[in-house]
Amino acid sequence: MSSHQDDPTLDPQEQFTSLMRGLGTRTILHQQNVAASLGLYNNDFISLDILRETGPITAGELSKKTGLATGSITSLVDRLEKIGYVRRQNDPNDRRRVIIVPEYESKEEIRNTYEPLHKAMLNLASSYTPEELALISQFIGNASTVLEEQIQHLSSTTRSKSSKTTR
Amino acid sequence: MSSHQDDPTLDPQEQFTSLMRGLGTRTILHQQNVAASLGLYNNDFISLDILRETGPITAGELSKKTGLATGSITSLVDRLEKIGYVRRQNDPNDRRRVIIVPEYESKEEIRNTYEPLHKAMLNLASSYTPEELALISQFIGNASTVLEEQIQHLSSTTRSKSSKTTR
DNA sequence: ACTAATATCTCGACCTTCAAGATATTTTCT
DNA sequence: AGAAAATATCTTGAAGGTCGAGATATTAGT
Repeated sequence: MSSHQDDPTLDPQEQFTSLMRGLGTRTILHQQNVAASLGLYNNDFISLDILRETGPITAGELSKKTGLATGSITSLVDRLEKIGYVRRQNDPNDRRRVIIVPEYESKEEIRNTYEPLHKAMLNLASSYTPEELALISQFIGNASTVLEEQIQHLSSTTRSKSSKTTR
Repeated sequence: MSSHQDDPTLDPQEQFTSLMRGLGTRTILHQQNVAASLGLYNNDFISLDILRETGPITAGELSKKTGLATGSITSLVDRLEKIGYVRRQNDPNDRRRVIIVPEYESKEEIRNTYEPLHKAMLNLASSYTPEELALISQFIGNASTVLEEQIQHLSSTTRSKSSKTTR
C-alpha cells in the first residue's frame, strides 16, 4: 500500500473520492487493530465509541445505532459491564428500560491506545494554518453528515429486502 | 447523533481530532451497513476492498493485511470464490502460493451499493473550489498515511503481548 | 539428499450473532 | 379501573465465523 491511490491521471474529483475510500479502508483496519489490542470484540469497541459520543443511551437505542439484534446487545453489555467499561442503570420513569452508562473515563487503557493516533493527528493539524484547518474541519463535518445520511438510507432499504437469496 | 461533536468551546485542534473520530465511527458503521446489504460478512467485504486497492495478492499477504489467521483466509476466499467475487490462481514460480484475483469488475452489485455514496461525495467535492479541493485531498492523503503508520505500530506491539489475561 | 523454512489448508473448539419466545412494564382503549 | 396492545429487555438454542495447532506440499539452504 505504498501509494494511496493518488493517481495523478484521474481528474481531481475522482482522485478525491478515491482518496476518501482509501481513508475509509484504513480507518476500519485501524479500528479492528485497536479493538484487538484492547482484547475487545469489534462491536464491543464500536459500541463504546458510540457511547462516548452520545453519552448514556438505552439498550434499544444502542441496538438501532449498531444494527445489532437486541439479544446481541444484552450479551455485549454483559461483557462490557463485567470488565467495568459500562454499567446498567434503571430508568426511574420507565422501568422496562435499561440505560447504559459509559464508565471508561477512569479506564486509562482506551485512552492510552488512542493516544498515539491522537498525537499524530494533532501533529498533522499543526502543519496547517488556522484558516486551512478551519476549512478541513468544516469538510470533515460535512463528510460525516454525508455518511450519516448514507447509513440512514442503507439501513432503511436493507430492512425492506427480506428476501435474501444466497448465503 | 445530531451534532458531530462540533463543540465550539474546544480549541480548534481538539475540535479537529474530535471531528475526525466522529468521521471514523460513521465510516465503520457505513461499511458494516454496506456489507450487510450485500449479504457479505464484514471481513469478506474488507478483503474485497483491499483487493480492489492492491490488485491480486497472495493468501498470506491478505492474511497480514487483514490481521486474520491463515485458516480464516481459506474459508473467506472459499466464500468469495463461490459467489464469483474472486478466483484462486496458482503462482507458476512458487506452487505453494495461491494468488487471489478480484473478479468483481463484472459484478454490478458492489458498484451499485457504493454509487449513492460516490455521488454524494462528488457532490460534496463540487461545493469546493479547485484550490480548496486540492488542499482537502492532500490532507486526506496525509491522514491515510498517519493511519497506516498507526496500524503498523499497533500490529507490531500487539503481537508481542501474548500474555492476554482475561477473555 | 536432507533439513529447515515457507505457504496454504484441514480440523476441532470457542464464542459472537441472530431469531424467536419469555418476561416485565407501560400505554391505549373501552 | 381493567383488559388488550405495544414497548423494552432478557433468555435460549441454533448457526456459523474465527482461531490455533497440526497436516500437507513446496521451496531454499547446506
